[in-house]
Amino acid sequence: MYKIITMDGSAKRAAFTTVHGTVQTPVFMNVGTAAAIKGAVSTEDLEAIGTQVELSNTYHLHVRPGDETVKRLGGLHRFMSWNKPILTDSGGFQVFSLASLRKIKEEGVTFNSHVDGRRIFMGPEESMRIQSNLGSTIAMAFDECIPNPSSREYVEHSVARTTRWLERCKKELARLNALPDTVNPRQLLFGINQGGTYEDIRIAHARQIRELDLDGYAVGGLAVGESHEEMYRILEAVVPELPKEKPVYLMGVGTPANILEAVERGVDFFDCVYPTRNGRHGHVYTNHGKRNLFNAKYQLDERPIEEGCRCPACRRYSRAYIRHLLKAGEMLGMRLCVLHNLYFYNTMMTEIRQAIEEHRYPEYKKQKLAGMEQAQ
RNA sequence: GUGGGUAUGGCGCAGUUGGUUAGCGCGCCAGAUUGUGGCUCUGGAGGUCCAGGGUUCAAGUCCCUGUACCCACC
Repeated sequence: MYKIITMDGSAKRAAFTTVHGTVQTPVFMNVGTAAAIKGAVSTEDLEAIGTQVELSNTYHLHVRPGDETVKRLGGLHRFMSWNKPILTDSGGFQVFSLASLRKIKEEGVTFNSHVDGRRIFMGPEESMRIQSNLGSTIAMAFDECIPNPSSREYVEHSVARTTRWLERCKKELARLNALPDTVNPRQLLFGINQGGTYEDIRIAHARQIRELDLDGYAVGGLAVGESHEEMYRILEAVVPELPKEKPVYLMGVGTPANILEAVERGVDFFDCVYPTRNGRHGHVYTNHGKRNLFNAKYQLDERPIEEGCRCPACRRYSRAYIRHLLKAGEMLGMRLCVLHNLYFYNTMMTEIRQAIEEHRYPEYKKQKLAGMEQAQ
């Protein structure tokens, strides 16, 4: 159940209640593709840094260890010892990211596994079956994520197919949820809006899929080649077309600035690999901009990544030490950077929620952005 | 002590029968990365080619002397 607590302009402060607990939005979901946050981050760590939703991937878990295995072990929550909400991405993004390894047809997509090369077929029904076996809180519809720019002709063709796939997803998940041995009989389904950078296609698609009365709606196919301005333009066109009484999820986005802008345009859910991937590469987010801890200037810097930060890394370790760990290839270096980044994102979302509640979101956003643009 | 070998950026090396601004890998210094293959990619800095002398229009490359290190033998 989704309940808007208050609004500040188009920015929404809401609560989304699921069988695995209530999510306070806007929220940033922490990406753990293979049921693990990369960088040796445990579920205990996630609890310590205020994670509300963990995100895993259908395709990756199907390939390894296999969704049937996860089901036999009681589902993803039990498997990874995480009792809060989990969202599973459908495998649709892999249609895009593993483009060189796949073939698309009406029935679905054939991949060559990135692990051992074997052929894997995934269509709407397969994706739903896998996600049902995983028992995630929220299942994502199986879609085709197309790169920007793509021709109008291809986008129209692809979006029409994504809509047909969505109808099949809804039907299949309803069937699976009703089965007696289903891991999570109340699994939710979010549909995904596509349409590339064509506003009219986006809007028409949004109007079509809202008729399906899903549990939430995502905007997909953004941050895949287009400029930030185009992304914001599309959000301004599409978000008003989605049901007000349902959460909106902007998939795969993004930088702190992207999130601040998207919240202002009515988005509730986010996810992005940036805090984890950048953390593994020694890039850390702060209120004064992004730092690259590999830089030589931190060699003798005894300050924490960010002064005043309460994350597990900043409470105890210096930039100089973390830089050394990174240079030495020690896993702890990555881990500390990832923990800091996820804490930074989660904390920013807390600030965002508070600012909306207090009806000072525009000022907060302006101040936050100005701080992050400061020269180092 | 005798014989043989090696000496080129921080490290490991390539440099054709002498021929433009001496290359490569790693490292170093920076930058990219948006529903994740701990990857990958893109730039940049850095060398009086062991020292001294000689041959030549031209020497990292050929000759002489010295030095350092390596191997074998005494």
